[in-house]
Amino acid sequence: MKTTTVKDVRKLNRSLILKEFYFNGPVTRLDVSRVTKLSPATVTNIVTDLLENGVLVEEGNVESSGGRPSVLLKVNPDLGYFIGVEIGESHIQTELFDIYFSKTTQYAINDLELDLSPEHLIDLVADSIGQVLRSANLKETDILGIGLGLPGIVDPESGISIFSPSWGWNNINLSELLRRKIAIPIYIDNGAKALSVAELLFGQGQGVDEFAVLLIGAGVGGAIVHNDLLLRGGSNSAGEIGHMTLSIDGPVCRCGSKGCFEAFIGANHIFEEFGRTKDEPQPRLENRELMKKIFSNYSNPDSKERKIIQNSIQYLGAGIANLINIENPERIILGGWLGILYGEADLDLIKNVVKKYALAQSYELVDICVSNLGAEAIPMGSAAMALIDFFENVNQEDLMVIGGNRLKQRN
Amino acid sequence: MKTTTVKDVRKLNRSLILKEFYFNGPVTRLDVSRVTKLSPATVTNIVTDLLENGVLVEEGNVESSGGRPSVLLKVNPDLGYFIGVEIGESHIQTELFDIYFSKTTQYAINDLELDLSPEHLIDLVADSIGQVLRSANLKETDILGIGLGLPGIVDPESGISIFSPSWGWNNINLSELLRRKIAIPIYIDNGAKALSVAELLFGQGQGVDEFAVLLIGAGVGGAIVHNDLLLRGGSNSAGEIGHMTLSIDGPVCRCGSKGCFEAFIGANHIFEEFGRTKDEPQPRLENRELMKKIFSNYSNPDSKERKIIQNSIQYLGAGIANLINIENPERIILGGWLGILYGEADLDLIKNVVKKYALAQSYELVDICVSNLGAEAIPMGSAAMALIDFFENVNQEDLMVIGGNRLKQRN
DNA sequence: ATAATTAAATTAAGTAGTAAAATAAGTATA
DNA sequence: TATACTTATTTTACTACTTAATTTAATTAT
Repeated sequence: MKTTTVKDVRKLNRSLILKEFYFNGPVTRLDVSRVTKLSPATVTNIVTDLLENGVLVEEGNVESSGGRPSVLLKVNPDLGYFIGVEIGESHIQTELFDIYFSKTTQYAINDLELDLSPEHLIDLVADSIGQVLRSANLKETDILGIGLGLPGIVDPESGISIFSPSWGWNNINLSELLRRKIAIPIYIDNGAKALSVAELLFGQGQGVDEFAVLLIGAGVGGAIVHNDLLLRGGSNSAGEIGHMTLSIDGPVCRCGSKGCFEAFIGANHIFEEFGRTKDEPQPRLENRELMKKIFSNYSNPDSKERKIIQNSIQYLGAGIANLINIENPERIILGGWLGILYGEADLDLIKNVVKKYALAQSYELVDICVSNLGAEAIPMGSAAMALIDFFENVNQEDLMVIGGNRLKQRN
Repeated sequence: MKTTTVKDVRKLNRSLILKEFYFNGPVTRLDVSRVTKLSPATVTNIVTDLLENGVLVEEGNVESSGGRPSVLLKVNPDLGYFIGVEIGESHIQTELFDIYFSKTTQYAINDLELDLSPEHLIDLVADSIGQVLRSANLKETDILGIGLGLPGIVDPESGISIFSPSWGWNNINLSELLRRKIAIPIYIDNGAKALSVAELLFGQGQGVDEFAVLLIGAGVGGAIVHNDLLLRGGSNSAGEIGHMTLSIDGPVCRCGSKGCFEAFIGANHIFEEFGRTKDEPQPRLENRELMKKIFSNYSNPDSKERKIIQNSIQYLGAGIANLINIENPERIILGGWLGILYGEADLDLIKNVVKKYALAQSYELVDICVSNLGAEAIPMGSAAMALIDFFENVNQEDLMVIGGNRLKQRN
């Protein structure tokens, strides 16, 4: 945000203070003042505002040891709920979160048909949302926002799915399609970018200035976060690391190019290599159970599986090293169901390969780790996009409609 | 910069207004108000300040066609000068710029000895600065700042050369060494990053939100600019694209790793390939004349030179494509003496190779071009680091010492 | 029980932004 | 020449930050 006026400063500081109460609450005004470096006067001023509007509530006092006891405050737990939806190549996972992001209920659709129209997809999403609302006994007005995370290139501003590799769409306004069915603010982004939001707020990205997330599953995606801000590039495709060239004369990728990162480390490659050894028909890309079975043989030193996975890790490490050389991040987070399997199988080997290919100074800084949010972090991250907007835009205007009939839509 | 207080806003707006007068001056207060979106009242307020302190001067009126005639203002051309120093693997190029960055005089040292101590290097730099001061008949107090651009990883905050590939140094505080000899504020950074500053302020990066610069010469470096800010990563090595892996089993690079970008496209590789065909001893890396001769045969369709260069362009294109996939920039600027040769030889071929390896959506957005600042843009960019600091820190405190005895040092 | 001490929260004076009204400095015209 | 019109700049009233001073609400000591 550009801050040229005092009003911009107010908005920024309100958000800063609110985040502090959210993530570290209950805390006192003076605690917040110390952490945010804002003056106690300013904290009092903004807190008064937030209290009047019901965003914060008091929660008892801190025991005094001489002196006026300080009041503990926290974000009002009854403000509302968030819904996050992961749209995968073959499944839809819908989850409901309370204000503090405890998962309250969920609904899954698996084995989506292969050629799905945008309208049909949005019907399924709307149905899923209806399902979780019913099972939690909530109304639309109880939900502060719905986030969607999907494959491909997405423009969050307009709500348009610019390009979907899974279904071959171009320029479909999914946001608009869903808005016609549901009167809740909608947030939409690429799945890897949604995942990075989950990591930033609740996972391994907390407090890390520069990090990148790898989303490895059926396909390979990524996202880069710099000072709490997602890098989007000029047209929202920054971080799309899956089709980086690792071998100029390598095998042809499903994208048409040659020697892509994804072609070496994606589910497709592993299944193909595995299939080749067993002469079975190739399994569906999202077959996580089969993949787990393959990885369970990694510990067997003479297994074919171990050799296949170790070979892929050579490329995984080289790809991570390229990302490290270009971005110089402090942390790389391995996410996605297959990314987590890789990391859990042999993180040390991954690190050693990265070390081989990365600049020494950049390798020294970076910490490579596995996501601790599990394979299901995309719905959480999607919902968290709505939480970020809540932090940034809880201002006088919006506050008046909290709990009422929010018609304001982001897209 | 974090803007939590009204004083931060003032500093930011002062810088915004000053830049507008600098790059578009002479202009009127109202022009600046329109472009910066700041209110006329604020512009008047800040301009009054800058006028009183001699940073701005009036330059006549705009002819009125009814209404009060507006006053034209510009940055005072007599505020001072800047010095930029490029420290290369085998040369030192020192240039003096007036406030508007017209090159006033220069001094070159070529064929540096191969193993140079930091102290000896700084002696040579200080001598060079003395030379340009003498030939322009200026005193140290006439210079607003000195910028140094050098190979390797540099920490601009501390002034330390963290790692120098050319001379094998680690953690040398060059800034401190030079400060002992010269009482002018010193700014220091990696050469590719300095180049990107020149492109941002005076070259092909002007007005472009997301761009990357490739510095191709004896070695290969790079820098990424995002919303007018250089991306540094966690330890100042972001953008160091030269040792990105393009072929996991490729030839060994001088860095020790295998299949590096630099090993395929750097001067070393071209000379090696060329030498192989002629059985001559390998020329020194900085032999620009020989390289120009090689490239001059590119237009000959059957020449060995054309084949060598076209082969390197395959890798150059793949490397640029990787950068594009990760960063999604709007523009890629080819710089450095060898980078300019590549671009002038066959920009169309480069673009076609990039197209082959990049995501279609990212390729569609990006514009690949050749630097128009020439092969000598690093001294300019180095000096421009001081200009940026001038924009950002011309505030009450600093203004009082302009033209006087500035002892304030950045590092 | 009252006074002193301590620490939290609030109020006050100063600075810097905006929007809107007022003023300034011209040209055009009756 | 005087009035109307235009356009640039400045002043005014209001908001939101800071630091410093004050008020508030407890504990501790006499």
